[in-house]
Amino acid sequence: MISAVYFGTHHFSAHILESLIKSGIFDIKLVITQPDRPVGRKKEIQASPVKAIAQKYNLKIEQPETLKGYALSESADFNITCQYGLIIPKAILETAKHASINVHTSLLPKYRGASPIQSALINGEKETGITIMMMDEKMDHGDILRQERVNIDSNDTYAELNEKLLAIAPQLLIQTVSDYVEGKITPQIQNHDEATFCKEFTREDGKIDWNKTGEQIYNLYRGLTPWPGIWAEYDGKRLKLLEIKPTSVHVEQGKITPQQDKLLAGCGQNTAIEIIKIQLEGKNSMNAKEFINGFKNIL
RNA sequence: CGCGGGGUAGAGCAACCAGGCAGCUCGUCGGGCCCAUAACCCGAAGGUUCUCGGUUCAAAUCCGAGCCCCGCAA
Repeated sequence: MISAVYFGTHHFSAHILESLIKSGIFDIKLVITQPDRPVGRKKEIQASPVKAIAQKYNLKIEQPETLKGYALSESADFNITCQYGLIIPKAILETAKHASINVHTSLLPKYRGASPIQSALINGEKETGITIMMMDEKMDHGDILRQERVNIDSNDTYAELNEKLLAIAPQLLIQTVSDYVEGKITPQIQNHDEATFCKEFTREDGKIDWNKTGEQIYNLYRGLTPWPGIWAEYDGKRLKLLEIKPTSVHVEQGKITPQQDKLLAGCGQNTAIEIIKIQLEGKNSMNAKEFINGFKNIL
């Protein structure tokens, strides 16, 4: 058995954790995840997905507000991290007997940071991948152990790309750790000159700039859907575009135009998108036809 | 008590502010037109206006309480 302390918070990470457990070759001695946070309109306290998995398998859990100056109650052969969301100090990285290893959802050194999947989509990348790497004190900066590529289909959204990465990541991680233990891997230094960075997105990042082309806006949609989503100002209210696709029809820029049963919106350089599902602030989501029926007077 | 929008026919909305026959775009059903149609024409059905109470000759509309949905914020 390989012992490990696991650091993680979000869904992708929870899936990785469960895969490690199910592999039967890891002894997860401790799970570190972010504190329970208030979520939703009612501010209900909610546990992270990783915590939910840890509880399911009765693992030991700790949820420090910060790891700065924090001392782990357990140490292990490996520290394994994935989408933890907080900085892990060098002092803690060094508690691992073998190594501290991170699972990152891009082909490092590209897309270091908090939103590699979203950013790859927004930038219209044709491929991305999983990187298994050594951790050091700088974010996503350590030596690379293994990488595996996946193609990005032109219509992939965050959900699909996330699934593709999830389909290969657990096995790659498990195999890499096993090979590392057996001394089969030579860590490769990243080419730091080629590093690019991406930050965490907020709802503000989803505001549509109609000067951008239909393709650019579609890419933004692909990266930011379902969260935080893309939206436009309309009639003084927030109008979420829940589902869109590119179209070759030309309509007036920045204006939402009904055409038959379809809703079109003009973008930069004489391009356009078709809006399939939409939601106005205060309203439930509706499809284009419903929106046209109800709001044609003010379109 | 964090801020804000909303609940009206199967769907999406209007009418509410300023009380007086509940309407529009669709959908459904029937008929017509057509080589044909999701197009066009004619007609019909379909409502406890979220719930409870109050004011009034009269409440979708005004007042009070409650339930539910949603946008922001966190």
